[in-house]
Formats: sequence, C-alpha cells, structure tokens
Amino acid sequence: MASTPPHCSITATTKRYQNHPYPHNQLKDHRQTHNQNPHQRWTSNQRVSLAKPPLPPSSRNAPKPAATTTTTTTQHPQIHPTFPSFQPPKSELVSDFPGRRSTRFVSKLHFGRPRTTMGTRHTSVAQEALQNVIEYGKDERALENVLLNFESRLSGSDDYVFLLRELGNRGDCKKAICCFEFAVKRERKKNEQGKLTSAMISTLGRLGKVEMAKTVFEAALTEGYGNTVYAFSAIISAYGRNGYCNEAIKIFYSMKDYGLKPNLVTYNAVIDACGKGGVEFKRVLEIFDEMLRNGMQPDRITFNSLLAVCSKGGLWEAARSLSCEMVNRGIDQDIFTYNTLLDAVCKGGQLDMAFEIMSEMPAKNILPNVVTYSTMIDGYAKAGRLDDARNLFNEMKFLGISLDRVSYNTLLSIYAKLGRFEEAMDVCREMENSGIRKDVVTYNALLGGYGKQYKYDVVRKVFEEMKARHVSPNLLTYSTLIDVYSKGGLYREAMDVFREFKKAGLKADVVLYSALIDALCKNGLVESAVSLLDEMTKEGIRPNVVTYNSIIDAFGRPATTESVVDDAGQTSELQIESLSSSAVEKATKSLVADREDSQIIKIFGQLAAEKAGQAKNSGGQEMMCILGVFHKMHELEIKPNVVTFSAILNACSRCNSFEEASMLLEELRLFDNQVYGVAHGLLMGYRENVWEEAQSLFDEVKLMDSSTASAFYNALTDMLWHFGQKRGAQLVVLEGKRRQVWENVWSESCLDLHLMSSGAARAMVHAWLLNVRAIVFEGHEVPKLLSILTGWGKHSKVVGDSTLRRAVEALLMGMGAPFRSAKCNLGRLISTGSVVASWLRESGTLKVLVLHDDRTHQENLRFGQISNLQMLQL
DNA sequence: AACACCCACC
Repeated sequence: MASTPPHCSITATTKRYQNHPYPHNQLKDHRQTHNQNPHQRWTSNQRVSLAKPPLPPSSRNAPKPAATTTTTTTQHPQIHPTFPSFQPPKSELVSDFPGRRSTRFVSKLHFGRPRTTMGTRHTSVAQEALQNVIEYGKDERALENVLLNFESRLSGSDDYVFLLRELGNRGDCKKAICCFEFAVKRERKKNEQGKLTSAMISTLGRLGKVEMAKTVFEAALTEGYGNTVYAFSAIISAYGRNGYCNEAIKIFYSMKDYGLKPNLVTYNAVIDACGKGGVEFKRVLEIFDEMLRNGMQPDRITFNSLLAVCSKGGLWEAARSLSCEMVNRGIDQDIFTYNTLLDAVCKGGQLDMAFEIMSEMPAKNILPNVVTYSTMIDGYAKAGRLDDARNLFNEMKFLGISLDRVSYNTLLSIYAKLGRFEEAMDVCREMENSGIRKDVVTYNALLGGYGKQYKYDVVRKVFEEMKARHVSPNLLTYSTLIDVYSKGGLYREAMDVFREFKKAGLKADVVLYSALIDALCKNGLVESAVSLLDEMTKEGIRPNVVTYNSIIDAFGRPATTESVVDDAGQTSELQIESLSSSAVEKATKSLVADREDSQIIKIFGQLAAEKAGQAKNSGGQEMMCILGVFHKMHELEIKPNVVTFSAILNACSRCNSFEEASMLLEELRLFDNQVYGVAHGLLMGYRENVWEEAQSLFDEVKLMDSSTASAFYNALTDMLWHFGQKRGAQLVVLEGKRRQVWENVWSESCLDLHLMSSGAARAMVHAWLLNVRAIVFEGHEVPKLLSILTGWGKHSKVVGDSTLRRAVEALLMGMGAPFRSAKCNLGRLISTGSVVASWLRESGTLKVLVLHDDRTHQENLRFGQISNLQMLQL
C-alpha cells in the first residue's frame, strides 16, 4: 500500500545507500543532473506498490468538474500521448483567465519571494522614511539627505533593517546599500551592526548580487562585527540561492575557525544550498547527521530542504522516508513539504504514486495550490501522459486556481517541446494578458522548441524580441542557442552566439561544453570532441555522464553529410559554403588572445571544414581514443548510467569485427556485471543461462522513462542482430513488446516500427509475419490490408530519409515478402491480406521467416526448440 | 537568519 512506504526512518535510508541490494548492478539514474556529482538512483525491488487505483479528482473534496474530465485519470498508461483538448480554444482560454493576477508574487526580478516585512519591529517613521527615500532619494547625495532628515526619529537598527529590506524587495539594490552604509556608520553597538549586516547580506542574496553580499560579509568580518552566526547563515544562504553551493559549504565549515557554532538556521541554510547545488543526498545526510550529533532538533524547514535534495535527484523512496520521519518526529507538514515531496516522486517517475499523495492532501487540511498543480502537470507531461496532465489542468481551472508565471511557463514548455507552436503562442498571449511578462524561462523554452524543429528564422526573431524587451539572456539561453545551431550545422550562427555569450561575461559550464561535444560527435568528429573534453577539464569544469555518453555513442559513427533544411528552405550546406576558410581564420585570430575561446571557435571552423568533406581518422586510432575516454571516466569516477550502456552497445554495433566489439564489451564489464553478463551471454549464444538474469535487468530498465528504456532495447537488439544472433535479438524484442517498451507496435493488421532501431525492427518483422502465418494456418481471417509503418524518418534530420525504412524494405525484398510502399505515405509498406496469405503458404516461406543464431550452445537446443514452437503458435 | 513548481547537453 502506498500509505506504508518501505523505509520509515532516516537511518534506513542512509543504510540503503551504503548497502544497496544490487552490488553488481550499476544501472543508474539515467536522467541528467546538473551537479558535479550526479546522483545515482539505485533502482530497487522495494517499491511501494499501488494496489488500488488512484482516486479520481472528485474524491478529493473537490467539486466535481465536468464529467468528461474526471473519469480516466491515471488509471492506465496513455497509449497515444496526444493533447487533443488540453488547450481550449483561444476565446475559452481567455474567458477562463480573464486577466486575473497570480496569487503569488510575480518575480520579475531575479530574486524569489520577497521577505515579508510585515510584523517586523519597525516604527511608522520607518514607513514614512521609506516613502521619502523612494520618492526623493534619486542619487546618493539626495538619499543621504533624506536619511539625515529622518535620522533623529528613526529608532535603531530595526528601522534601518526595514528600510533596506523594503528597498531590496523593490529591486533597488543601490539605495539599500546606501541605507546600510548610512546606518552602520552611525551605529555604535557591534551586535546592532551585525544585525544590519545579516539583513544586508540576505537582501543582496535575494537580489542575486552575490559578489556584493560577499564584499559586505568580508568587510564586516574585518571591521569586527561580522563574525556572528547570523551573518554566516546569511552568506551561506546567499551563496546557496545563487548557485554557489561549494562556497556555501566552505563558509559553513569555516565557522569553527571563527569560534562560531552553527545553529538550526545555519544548518537549514547549508542543507538548502546543497539542494540547490545538486549535492548528492548521501553527502547531505552527513551534514544532517552532524546536526543531530550536535544536539540540534531538525524542524519543518530542515526536512523540507532535505526533501528538496531528493527532488533534485528524483530520489522518491528517500523522499517518502523523510516524509515518514517527519510524522514520526511530530513535525507538522505544510504545503511546501507536500509540493517538494510530490516533485521528488514525480521526478522519480512515480506519477501514480504522486497522484495518490496529492489526493491525500485535503484530508490533511493542506489544499493543493498552483505549485502543486504545476508540479504534477509537469510530471505527467514529462512522462508522456498528456491526457493526465490535461485533466489536472482542467481540474485546476475548475477550482479557480489562477495560473502564475511558473505554471504558464510549464504549459508553454510542454507545447514548445512538442513543436505545437500555435498552442505555445496562445499560452504566451494568455500569460501577457494576465499581466505576466515573458521572462527568461519563457524565452529559453521557445528558443529550444523552435530550434529543435529547425525553425531558425523564428529562433532569430524570438532572440531579438527577447533582447528588445530587455530580458537578459542567461547561460541557458546561450547554451540552448549554441546547441540548436551547432546541431543544425549553422556554425557561423553558433560562433556568433558564442562570442556574444563571452561578451556577456558568462562562464561556460558542463552543459554548454557537453552540447558542443555532442555536436562534434554527431558530425563524426570524435577526436575533436575528446580534445574539447580535455579542454573543459583544464578549465576546471568537471564533465558528467552525459558528456561521456555523447562521446561513447559517437564511436564509429560516420561523419554526417546530410544537410538541414530550415524553415526558409535554405540548406545549411549553403551556410557552410559561405563560411570560407579565411573567415574561419579571421574569426580564430580575433579571439586568439583567449585560449578557451579560440579553441571553441577553432572547433566551429573545423566542423565547417569537416562538413566540406575531409576524411576522418582511421578506426584504429578512434579505438585508442575511446579507450582513453573510458580510462578518464574511471579516473574521474563518473558513474555510468543506462544511457552509457546503450551507447556502448550501439558502439559495438558499429564495430567491424568481433574483436573490436570485445574491447568495448570489456569496458561494459568493468562498469556493470549484470548488463555485461546479459549482452555477452546473448551474443555468445548462452541463451538459456542468461535469460533469467536478462529478465531482472529488463525489470529495472522498465522503471526508466519510456524513451530511455526503448533505447536500451534498441541498442541491445541491434548489437545482437549485427553479430548474427538474430534469434537472440528476436527474443529481446518480443520481451520488449511484451513489456510494452514500444507503445502500440503490433496489431493483426499493422506493425508500427517507427520507434525501433533497424535491428529491432527487422527482428520484429520476422516475428510479426510468423504471427500472421499462424493466423493463416489456423484458418482464421487475415485482415484485408496489412501495413508496416516505418515512419517518415521524421526523427532524422532530413524529412523522408529513413534508414529504418530502407532496412525494412531490403529485408522484405530479400524474403520475397509482397509488401510495397504506399503511394501516399512513404513510411508505410502495404499489402493485401490475401496476397500475404498466399506467400505465407508457400513452402519456402517458413524457412526464411524463422531466425537463427550464428552461435549456439548445446544447452540451448531444448530452449531454442521450445521457443521456435512457441513462435509458430503465436 | 531558513522552505516548493518552469527553461540547456546523451
């Protein structure tokens, strides 16, 4: 039952992470984490099972919405993730949200919710002073005059704290600093100066002025009033909320050198900083343990912050344990607790459980709010369950919960990712109609969405609009642009964006480098990618598993020569031609002063040159290179995940020899014995012995999101098919089909292969045709029309260019199967039932349909016979 | 003096 989570104490959680149940299994959280120590999620057999289906919304003390929106929620996985009525018609949308303001503070600035100054101990004179400062304090002189006028009537540091906080809430950093300096200069008592300092640091932290906060903090230390636990807590928090987690931790540990003992707030601040910085849960628990050892009583905020750590890493089991522990300790849970817990459970992919938890909230007297709904809607959308997302959206509207900045951005990013730009624009319009301006998140989502659909003209326009409206691009903006441009082969644009990025004074991070490395890899330039990997390491940026996965996945990939058609109908080949070698040189020279820049600019130039048709290095060198990459990965202790394993298997499929593949499989063995055991066993034909192990592996893969899971099945099958283990490949795809890895692959009349790799698709074609044959031989009716869908290759960069289609066509032709391309749809191969039936009745057909392994072992004979028999009975 | 949801890389 969901109400009885597996571990109800912190110690149990800690222990689990030390002695996890699968010592040989290294299947890791496949999702990206942006931190330096990517979290691992040990998949577990101790999941909380959901015996009863989730409650429909009507059971949550909520008025029942229109009948059509309530009944189907979350009971079954969505087979066709469509969003048919998620977006109401424009007029309806507008009437649903007639310009209501969000109930939450709309953060147009870079700080979060403003600190409320209600209930502080300021006097009414302070109120008046504030008005005057705002109105007349135009410059430093004028401001000082205003303060001088009020000086005698303001009563002590409380009033000044109020002033600088209020000015901070208005985003007026300069005036706040002036007030602070004015007050500190006149204050004699050290502890009062300390109070002012803490308030100033905290305000600056909220404003994103972390450098200034640091300056104030250090000055206060030098002047002798800064060494208070309050000032330290404030600077830890300021660092934490601005992404300087390591600095926060450093300051925290330095406290004892100043003779200070962290208090509850300090611990809470550092744990919160860890959450924001993506520190591993295990490490944060060490801090938590220390806190307990020092006799501190953790409170609601401590637990909420710990929950946030879990949410970053999708550690839903640990999050549930924490929630239990709160109950055990008698700590009240609030809406923050629930929202953070829900986020952890959603990010852990347990949407049904999240829904159940949300359903229990009203009974606990905590009503879901706009954050709860955005969390769940985002969770459902990321899991591909768009109908469930839409149901919750409707429910939220029905309950009269207004959308806020984040929930608009959530919706927008769903549509932008799906390429449904009409609807995305409707969301934008509605957002602005309700008085919420598009912010950097909105623009980043739009840029990424349009970029991924190769709509570069729109990307350019959106980027211009963003700047015209004074929304400052951030690291994500540049990262997105560089990624989409360089993946699309628009290297000059990528280079321009990179220059602008440097001009903005931002520092490249692991994601930006990984995007560049991936672009190189996608173009077959593995060795350049490796040199950029070295470069980033030298810059002090630690690569993560994603960086390595890109490179491993690129092994043996030929340089792509296909061009990208953008929405203006121009191909990127034209772009590349226009980028003459002298232009590359010029660009390189202009930035030669900065080693890092010139390296990246050179890489862009190299990409362009490579596109022009240079040969890439020989395979032997590439193998040495890739083995070096594995070596570094071990050295840096980068933990592989399931995507790494898929990448290794894909690399094997591109090896020309068994020997080469063995070297890669050896690397797989070093990473994960179980995955290796299954892949190697099936490859060598030890089928019977490995199948049980394979089942437990598949159980774990099934816990991943659908595209990660299908990628693994695709990779494993391709590798087996490539090395002649076609029967083994077929067993894997049939297992995948049984487990619904590919949604809706198979019906009597239609085989949909569009999500499959070429090996998987071919193994599946054999199985499906054997199934049709069984229908024929049992004397049942065969559908009038049979079709095999391979897709148009819309996942490929060039519309209509589908390697999958070609592979399947060649396979069918080789077997003499009577399928032809449908005239109106290149991705569909069709035939009539009667023609296929008579072909299947031919004497030679069975022989070409039944697959065999090149390598089999005696022990498999019985197993093989049984399986073949089963095949015929399908 | 401290807490939740949205945007980038395989």
